Amino acid sequence: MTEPTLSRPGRPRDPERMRRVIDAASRQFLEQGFERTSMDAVARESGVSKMTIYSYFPTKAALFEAVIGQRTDTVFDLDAGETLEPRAPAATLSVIGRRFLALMRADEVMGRHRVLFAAAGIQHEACAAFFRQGPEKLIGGVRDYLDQAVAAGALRPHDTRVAADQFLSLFLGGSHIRAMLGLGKPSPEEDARLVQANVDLFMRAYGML
Amino acid sequence: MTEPTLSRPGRPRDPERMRRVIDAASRQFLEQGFERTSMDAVARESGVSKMTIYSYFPTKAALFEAVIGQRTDTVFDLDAGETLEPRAPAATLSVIGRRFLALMRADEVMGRHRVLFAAAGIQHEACAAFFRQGPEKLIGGVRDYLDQAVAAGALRPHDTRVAADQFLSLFLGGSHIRAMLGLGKPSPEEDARLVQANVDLFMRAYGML
DNA sequence: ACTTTACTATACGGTCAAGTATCGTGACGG
DNA sequence: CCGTCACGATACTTGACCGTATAGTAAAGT
Repeated sequence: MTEPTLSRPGRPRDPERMRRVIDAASRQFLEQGFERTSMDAVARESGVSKMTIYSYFPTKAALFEAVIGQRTDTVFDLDAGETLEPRAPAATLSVIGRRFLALMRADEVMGRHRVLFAAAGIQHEACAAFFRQGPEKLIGGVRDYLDQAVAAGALRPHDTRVAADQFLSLFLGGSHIRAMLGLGKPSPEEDARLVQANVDLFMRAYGML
Repeated sequence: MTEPTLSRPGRPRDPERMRRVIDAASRQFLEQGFERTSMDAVARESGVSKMTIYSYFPTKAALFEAVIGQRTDTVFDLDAGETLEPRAPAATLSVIGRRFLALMRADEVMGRHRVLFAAAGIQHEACAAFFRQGPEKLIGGVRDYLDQAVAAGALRPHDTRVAADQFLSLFLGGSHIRAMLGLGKPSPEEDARLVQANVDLFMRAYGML
């Protein structure tokens, strides 16, 4: 095994550089897509020379996969005062819904979806990794919560895997498609109403009484 | 006004050619995306020379828009025996759900979504036209049915615009994302269960009783 | 026949971008 | 201080591809 601080002769690599490259590449790829992003533009925007970039990533596709590998999953990160209380599913699902919506409205996340959809069939590995660590993980998180709520007697027993998928799906309707097409995002008020409507629907179907 | 059979001097245009061009361009654009599709490939696959293509469409983007302009909306086309009966919403929503799912599973439709998402911000007009004639029209169709069902006393009164969006959204969850990423489509049995689960959810929330 | 238009085939110009090669400089270890 | 590696700058090679130009053939009207 190579030591983490393996002292090789010569100048060591500057880890900051790779970060700058991936940052710039993220912006470019997620805004413009794979094909429309040029390595020269990444070099210019990151301030790192193209040769150095190629010393880290042998090809453009490799840089792309490194960008896709970046995760930022904040849906289940809780602020103070917000808890995933199994006994209050309506309130908790509202919190989850708001978080999920905020996630899906982020330019970076929409860009990631766009670029990966466009890469379907071409970048199979990147797509598969994204699905596992994105949608599947989120559905699993919601499912875990639903299981707790059912166990606590706050929700009717049901197939929680299906229900978790359904709950999140409700946020991917017209307003989401509209935003994905670059036709404008809904206002915060509209999104708040959407959360309310979706939680209402869900609670009517799966709530007690 | 020019007569439909305006007899101009010279050889008339062969309408079949344009159809072949759009067919070939559809396959290419919807499979590979805009950037990865070359005009030479369209010419080769359609059997129409590149010069002729450019005599119909001044630019690649124009051909792209012509392809996007093609519609095939079969959700509300009814076979014999299937009706949109306002008094039986569960059965009718199952029919609509099956149709919608069949539509969303079609390679051509998934390709269209992929390529338009990728074109967000670049091909604004094509995106806007698609949204109006695709999602918005479908939601409107479902809404019209829900209005009828509410009027017939078969569904509880509610915001039918929101509910229509919710109903269709339910089909855009994990399995749809998985398919859009090129990771494989669900089996017909899974899709049938999805329709059942979504209709159940919807009827629990909005059904009478 | 003659004109006019549609179409094919092919080659070309120009641009853009991926990846490489070269030279020079800076940083670190021994 | 010297070898080694990291990095910048820049020019270059190579190929793809959009859009056009040219020359010739096919099909229609007059």
